[in-house]
Amino acid sequence: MRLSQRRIAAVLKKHGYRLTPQRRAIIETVALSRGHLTAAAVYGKLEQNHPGIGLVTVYRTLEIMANLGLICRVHSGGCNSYTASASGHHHHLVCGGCGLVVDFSRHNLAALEKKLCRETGFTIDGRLLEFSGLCRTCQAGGEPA
Amino acid sequence: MRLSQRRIAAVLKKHGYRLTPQRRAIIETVALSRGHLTAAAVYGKLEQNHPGIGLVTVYRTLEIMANLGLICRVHSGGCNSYTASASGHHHHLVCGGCGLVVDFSRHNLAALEKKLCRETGFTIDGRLLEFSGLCRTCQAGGEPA
DNA sequence: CTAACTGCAAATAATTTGCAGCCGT
DNA sequence: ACGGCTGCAAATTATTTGCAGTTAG
Repeated sequence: MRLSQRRIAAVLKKHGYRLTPQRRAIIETVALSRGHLTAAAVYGKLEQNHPGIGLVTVYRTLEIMANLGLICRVHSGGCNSYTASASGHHHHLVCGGCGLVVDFSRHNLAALEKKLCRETGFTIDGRLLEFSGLCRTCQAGGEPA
Repeated sequence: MRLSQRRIAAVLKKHGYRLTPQRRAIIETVALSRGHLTAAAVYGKLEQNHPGIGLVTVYRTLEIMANLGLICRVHSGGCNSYTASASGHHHHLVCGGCGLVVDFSRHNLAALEKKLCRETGFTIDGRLLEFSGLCRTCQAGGEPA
């Protein structure tokens, strides 16, 4: 099992959140899934064993769990903000202050990628690497653009 | 200049797309921006110098340019699919076939990160690394889940 | 010329918010 | 008990599609 429901429940309680049947069900669904799920997907799965739970509750619970670091957002597909780039560049440093994007595609990840393929048996055809933080200007207290 | 408008125009033409005034304006906006922009943001900027261009046209043009590799999608913030994870894990291998997510957070990127900080002056507080491809099962022709 | 492109309006999809009642602790 | 939680409905936001008129090549 990837991440025990028990542990998730414990962390929620520790942070003062209540353990409701709805949350238990959502936790169960997410914890038992090996893939990634949208809120709608979780909602869909719940209808089988735990009908009656609102989609809104799913949104709210996932949000909480993500904030607590119990689950992670997955970004493959469907994110829609753009930056100018020379072709083939896919690695960015994004400034959370002004939105400045610095490309560092020249640093390659071939070695890591190869290792992963060997270890997992995946074939890799897409990579997405972004670090976020603050550029020099914003560190100095500059107004976000 | 990051990516010349001239080159973007050339690539579009090469692929059989027409160069309309609207597209020129959108290209100009994106090429001259140092940060990342949503379709709405591009639309907003256009209103200053090129009013009358529809938001829909912006969406369509950005889509085309992204497909041609002239611009890249940026994912920081606002992407909403989740996967179960132990806390602190942020690196995934995502299967495009079945959605299987494999964590590889134990491979650290500290060296790359440090190098980037030194070279760019950024402070880094968030990292997002995902490779996508096909897991073993899906390579073998298994039905996507 | 004519197929591609554009803008509008409307349709969809995704997410958030207001609120009255419920329920875990 | 009471403050957080839930579900509904509605509001908002984001994105896509249908279509008739326009235009680049």
